[in-house]
Amino acid sequence: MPAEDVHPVAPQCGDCPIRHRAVCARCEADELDLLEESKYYRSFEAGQTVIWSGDRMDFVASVVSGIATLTQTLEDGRTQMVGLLLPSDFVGRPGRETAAYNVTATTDIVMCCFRKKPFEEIMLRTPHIAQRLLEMTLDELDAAREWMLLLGRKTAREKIASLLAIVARRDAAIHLRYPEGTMTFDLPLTREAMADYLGLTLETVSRQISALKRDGVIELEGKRHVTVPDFDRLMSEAGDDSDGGFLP
Amino acid sequence: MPAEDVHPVAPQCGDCPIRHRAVCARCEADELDLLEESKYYRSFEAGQTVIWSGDRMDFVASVVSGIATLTQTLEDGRTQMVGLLLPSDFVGRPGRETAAYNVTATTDIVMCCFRKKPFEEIMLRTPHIAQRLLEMTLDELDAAREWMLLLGRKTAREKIASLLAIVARRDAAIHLRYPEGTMTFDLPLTREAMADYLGLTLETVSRQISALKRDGVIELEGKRHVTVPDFDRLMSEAGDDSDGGFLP
DNA sequence: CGTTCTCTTGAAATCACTCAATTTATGTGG
DNA sequence: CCACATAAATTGAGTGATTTCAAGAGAACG
Repeated sequence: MPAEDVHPVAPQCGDCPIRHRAVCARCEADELDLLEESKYYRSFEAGQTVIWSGDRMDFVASVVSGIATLTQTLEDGRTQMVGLLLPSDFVGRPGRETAAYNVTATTDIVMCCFRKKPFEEIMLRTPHIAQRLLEMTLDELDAAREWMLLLGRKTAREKIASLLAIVARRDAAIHLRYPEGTMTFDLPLTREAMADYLGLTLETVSRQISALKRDGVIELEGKRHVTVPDFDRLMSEAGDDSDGGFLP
Repeated sequence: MPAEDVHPVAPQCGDCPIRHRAVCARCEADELDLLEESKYYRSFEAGQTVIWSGDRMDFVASVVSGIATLTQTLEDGRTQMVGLLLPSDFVGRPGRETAAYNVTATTDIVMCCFRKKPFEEIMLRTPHIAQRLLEMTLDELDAAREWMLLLGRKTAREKIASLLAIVARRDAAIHLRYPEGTMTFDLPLTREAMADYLGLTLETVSRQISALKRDGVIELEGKRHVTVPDFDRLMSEAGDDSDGGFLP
């Protein structure tokens, strides 16, 4: 099997699983037809690099399924995750030639791509796309700023608790539940990826997860399957207000 | 003199100093006329809070002159700056009821405000505004992600050097110079504000500035006036590539 | 069954923080 | 103009959280 597959079957936009949340969410049928013409699917295997920072990038894309990360690095190799791409999230910037971040598939991933030029032209003619993209970008900016508070001011324990709370909430949202009481979910990230997300070393991540387990804040089954007996307790460990914002 | 003045003289948009960089940058004359109708100026004194996180916010605004900060805080008072508002920057989010951050004037500041409802309606009809706002938001997102790398992975010394480099570059851009060789500028922030920006304590900021001075990376005249004898040296202290991005 | 990758745990070192005292700059009222 | 108060910044000593370096356990895979 090839590591990167350029032409998996691309379904009709009408049948697309991310149709109602992606950059095309507000498009009318005729607007979808325009997009349909210049779209193509690409898939990547877990661990593969989708694009390197600085490389020429002549497409933009929506994540259809799977998870990818955006990371930045310093010369000496220190790396910081700066974004997490989930299904329906958008990659790339209209009007920019080169990629600003490394994009890496952490699971097998399928992306719905549009060549940049045609996409930019379509965007000029269909305000619905630009409107939705603005909305998504503003949401990302809010998320980035929440993350900055975490990186700059939270302790290692609070960082871990915050990440667990984010994943728990997102999982609840997917299953249309309200985040409270006992919650169970799988961590979609390795310890190393968690460390890159949180600005910690992987050893510290491991230690703090052990500590939260020892203190009864979480229970573990294997390395990845987490049970949170009391979501409010987790939230207070995260240092946030219990009324904290939602990331649906 | 009142601390907050609701009706200073608002000049015609055509004479506006931030006309070519603000959210209205791409507007045609007739589009400006629309904005002109619902705009009003407000000014705040240095140190004043413009708006509290969570408060109802029924306007959006552009900074005309002065500097303000966006900050987030944890319950116990730890605070992290998440944005720095300079002239032409935009505050507020169309389609949102309440403020997501504390906005504080760090110098005397003048803002060009629009009531939210009318602004949203104008935005629907004039794609030029939405286009420009998207562009500005994408720029802010890039800046936030650069900042995340700093917060998560840089040492205290690198953080200080990075901040000095940012201010130096911005100052150079204002004076239409290329950032290189010897540069001189004023710090627009107190040590405490720098600490909130960098995710450090003010004592650490003070110590690292002293260290950079001792090592000849910078020279100080008073507390705020900085000379950088060798910009490349400063850049390498910041841990970035010397080709680092611009924040004009 | 060995190899590899992920994760955990321990011990020592380091970086930044906390607490505390002092200096410098700025402003105010007598 | 001086004395005093206040705010901003510096510096020192000690502590503590996180990293670094190192070793080993557990799971996955050919």
